[in-house]
Amino acid sequence: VAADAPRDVVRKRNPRGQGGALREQLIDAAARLLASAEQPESLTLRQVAREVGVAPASIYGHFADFGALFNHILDLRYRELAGVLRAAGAQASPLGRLVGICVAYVGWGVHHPGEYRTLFGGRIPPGVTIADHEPGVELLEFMTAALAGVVDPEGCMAPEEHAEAGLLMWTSLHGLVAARAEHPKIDWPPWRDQAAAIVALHSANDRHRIAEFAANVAVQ
Amino acid sequence: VAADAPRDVVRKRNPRGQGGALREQLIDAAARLLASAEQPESLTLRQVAREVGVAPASIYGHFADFGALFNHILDLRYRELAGVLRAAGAQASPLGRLVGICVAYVGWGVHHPGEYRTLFGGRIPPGVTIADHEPGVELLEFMTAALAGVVDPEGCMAPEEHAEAGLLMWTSLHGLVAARAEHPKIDWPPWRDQAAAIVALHSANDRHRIAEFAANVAVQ
DNA sequence: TGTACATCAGTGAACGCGCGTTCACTGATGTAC
DNA sequence: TGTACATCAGTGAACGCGCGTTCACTGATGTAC
Repeated sequence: VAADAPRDVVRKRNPRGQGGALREQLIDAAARLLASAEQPESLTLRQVAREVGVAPASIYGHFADFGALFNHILDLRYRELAGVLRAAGAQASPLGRLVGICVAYVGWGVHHPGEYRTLFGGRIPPGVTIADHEPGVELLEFMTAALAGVVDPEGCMAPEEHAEAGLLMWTSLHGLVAARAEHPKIDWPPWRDQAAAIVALHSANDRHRIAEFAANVAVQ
Repeated sequence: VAADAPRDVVRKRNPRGQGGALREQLIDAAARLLASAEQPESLTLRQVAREVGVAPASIYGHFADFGALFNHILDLRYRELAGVLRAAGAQASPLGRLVGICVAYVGWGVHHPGEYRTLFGGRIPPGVTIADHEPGVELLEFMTAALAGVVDPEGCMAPEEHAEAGLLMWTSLHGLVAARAEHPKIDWPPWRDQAAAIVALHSANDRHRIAEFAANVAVQ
């Protein structure tokens, strides 16, 4: 009881026609909590209610259950990441495109550890099932195509070769993000350099040439 | 109450001088539960008690608290992995040594997802703190040295370069194990091939040459 | 213009669950007299 | 040889916690007559 009620700021009930406002507040609060790195464990319904300053039961007026809210914000974050990668990949040269996508991916992961862990690290609240398409399948294809554009510009290789190479590169980038988040005590080199090094290895390009491209990629 | 007592097999109390037997049973049960992939969530004290067929309180006769039991089996698994890597690295050629260590690492991770996730994926029960040295620091050094033995046999490079290269290779191997465990829906190529490909890239060796070495590495 | 009423936005208390931990206890077994 | 007693191995019930979910409710506000 005491744990649920530390709403120092007493929330004002929304005016009549605007019950939907709480829905937005719930989404915002859940997104904020997911983003905050302070909590290594996964999001809970009661945390969200506390953050907004509302009774836990109030959530059911806007979402069928906690899983629905959770899946909703997961979907938002996934779309956000997809947009970031699309923007970063909008470049003329195939190599610029590849580096843009990969560096933006790692940068997003490093700057959004909570979201990344949830989207790609399997850190899901117990009892919740992911409704969505396995997120990242199309994202993986996006990356794979960009890699193929660099290592196989003529289109000589088999699609399976492209897929394997893309998958392998993605696991390495994923490992980079995951390891940095899970082992904060390690004295990590700059993430941009590490991402560039991975891309260089997987695209058989010179590391310093890639690093130049990588330096210009914007993140978030 | 009901959840704690489904001990269909009624355990017999140990005879007088052998109270220590329960300690071993607790360790075994905890190790078994950690290994079982059925439970994606982390180990609990009550699960262990249930598995052994004993009251939850009985654990306190043998361990100060749940964290002590948990750290104990973590330490066992870490030593086990260290032994596996040491054995796999006992080879004449530097390249054989490197491939042995890396392939054994990935193989152990793939075959022990629960243990791997706990040791390297930060999947720790809430409330438990890892007493140990950050596990894997010496393991990382071991891998780093093996990589340096291949890419820098003359010892021309700076130690920091070795460390960076080793760290990067480890993140990629880690990503391989983590991604395979976290995304079981993906149609993964054989883990041995993937591990070989990573090692080939990071050691600037031919992929198929590495694959030959990798084929001979025993796992577990 | 005043009043009854329906609706809306959200509440409060409880449910049952599993968790780690505590504390007083039980009952068998070896040992001392 | 028999009996009192200490010790040992483990128990049973309870504690307080946070969780997702339910259900009957409250109180303000707009609308209809």
